[in-house]
Amino acid sequence: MDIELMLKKAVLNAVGKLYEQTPDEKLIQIQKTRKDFDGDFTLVVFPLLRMSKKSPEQTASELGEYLKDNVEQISEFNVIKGFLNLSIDKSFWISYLNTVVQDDNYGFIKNKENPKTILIEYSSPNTNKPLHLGHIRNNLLGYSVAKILETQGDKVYKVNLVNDRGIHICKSMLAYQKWGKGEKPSKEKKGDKLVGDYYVKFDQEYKKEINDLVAKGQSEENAKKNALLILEAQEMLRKWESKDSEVISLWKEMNQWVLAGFDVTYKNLGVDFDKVYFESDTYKLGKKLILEGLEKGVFVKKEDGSVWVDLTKEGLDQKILLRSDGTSVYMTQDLGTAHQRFTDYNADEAIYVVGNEQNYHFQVLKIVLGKLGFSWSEYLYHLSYGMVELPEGKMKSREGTVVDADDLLNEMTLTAEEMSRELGKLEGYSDSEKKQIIETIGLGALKYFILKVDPKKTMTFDPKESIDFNGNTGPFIQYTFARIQSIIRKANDKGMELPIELNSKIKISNKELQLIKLIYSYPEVLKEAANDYSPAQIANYIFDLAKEFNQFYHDHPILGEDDKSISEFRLHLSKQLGEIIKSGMGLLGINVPDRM
RNA sequence: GGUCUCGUAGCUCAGUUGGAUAGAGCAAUAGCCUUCUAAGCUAUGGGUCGCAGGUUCGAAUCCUGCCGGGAUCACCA
Repeated sequence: MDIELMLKKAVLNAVGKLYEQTPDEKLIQIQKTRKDFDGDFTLVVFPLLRMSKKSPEQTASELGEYLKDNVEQISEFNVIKGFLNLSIDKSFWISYLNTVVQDDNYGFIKNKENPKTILIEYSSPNTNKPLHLGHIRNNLLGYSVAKILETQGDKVYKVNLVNDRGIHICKSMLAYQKWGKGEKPSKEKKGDKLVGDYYVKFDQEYKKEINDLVAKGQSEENAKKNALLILEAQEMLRKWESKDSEVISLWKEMNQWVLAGFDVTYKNLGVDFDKVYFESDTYKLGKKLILEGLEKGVFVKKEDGSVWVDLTKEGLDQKILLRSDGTSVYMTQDLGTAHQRFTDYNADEAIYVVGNEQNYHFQVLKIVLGKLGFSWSEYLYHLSYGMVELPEGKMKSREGTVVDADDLLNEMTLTAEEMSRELGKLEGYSDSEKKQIIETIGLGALKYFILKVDPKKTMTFDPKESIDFNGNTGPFIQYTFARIQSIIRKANDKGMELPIELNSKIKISNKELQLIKLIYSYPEVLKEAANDYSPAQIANYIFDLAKEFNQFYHDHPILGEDDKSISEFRLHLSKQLGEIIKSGMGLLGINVPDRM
């Protein structure tokens, strides 16, 4: 039973009885009472003054009296200005905890009647360089949002679209061909790093050549176009497109190297996909759609043969859809893949986890699909996240300020190890146990650090100041979980058993009440997080929960409590909080250790 | 320049469809380990919620203008 809904109805009733009017349901605002006031739920009476025609205080008091007399669960009330604070009987909360304890996947929606099919695309790497910090945010977000959406009972498919073709790919291939000397990926240098190095090499040599040409009197613009290297790269792309066997085999080999390298990073990050698409397979899609649109008169063809869409009515510019030589651009492909996906999966919704630098692109994509008459275009959602910046600004690969994903993951583990050693936490564990705990903590610190901030906001990351392990961090929450598990282990050792039914007559403290109320909000938090595609909301909630638990833990003995009913209650409460921490962290893709 | 977006404590961030005295963490200072893990707990200091108007019982939140940061506006992806 939903207590808030019940209260709402009761208030509706009360207003009817007292003032002989039926207010619009929207006027009845029930919210959780703020911490510093007494009560559990608060009715804001201001909107009801029009009906009562009395002062806020008087209206609140009258409603309070009525509700206390007529609603069984309401035990007390108090009035502060126009706020009516209602206290729910503590036995209600205890029995609420009882039902939660018996629910295996508390907060998750099970057996939804008409589950939606949702596609979520994330990661979308280029196969010419290794993954960096920006990709980490993307991957963590995509993975976490997929899990969060699943809690609402829908079917979610995670897909990755690998950008494995184009001029940038040819650049690293060309550099490898020229200067690679047959180098192969090794333990020291995995494939994505190797290919990335040649991409950088290309850029360096290309710049040299430009400088030479400029020195010989060419304008910079011309030099960029005329440099032999870029011409060769373009030639290579043409060969690739005409399936030249030599180019294709090099391309295949190098792509395999990179993809194998990515797999290692993905595995370490703990993300995965249900399906991987390759742009080399899909880049020709979409042309048909453009031609159909052209026939319908939705698009226009210019004299040189290029096809455009006019979006000036929508407040945007004109956008090219097909080049004058008839080849596809990025937009063409995306139109094609969107169409293919909705058809393949019969999807109800498609989410693209892509940086906010592509806001314009997705705006156009959506409009164009709408113009083509696809009703599903409105269920295409661009989950636009902010860039990760360094203290000195944006990461720039050219200036070598990119934070490499693998390096960062390694560093996190090292820091976790150092930290654990300093605190003397690792004594008595086997090497494999140690390793596992350290990795869990290091990775948890990084993931939590990134996911706790609102996805759409630009965030700052300072590589010099290592990520914290105290305060609002992953390890803090993991530690809280480990503490709880330790209590449970001790309780088991003592042979303590959890009763099936808690004694609802026991006295509980405010802190305990607060904790039950936090548990009560979990399903709501999940729903909100799913609606907003925001892991951050779960992260902040779990932090709150852990913080409150630690305060409770500090001044409430659990196993040492003499009163058996109270001890059992506290154990139950702790165990349930542990479950929620595990569940919530799981939704962020973060594991929690039983000890640390 | 057009469009979008952000601006909250020294730093990193929270702040529900407009609600009560704007909150955490880090950093600083002072305390708490013979009792369930001190990666913890307690206390203190720190704010013109970018600025100025407006809407109303009530604005960090909504509207307008301005200031400042970022993104984007390619026959690149």
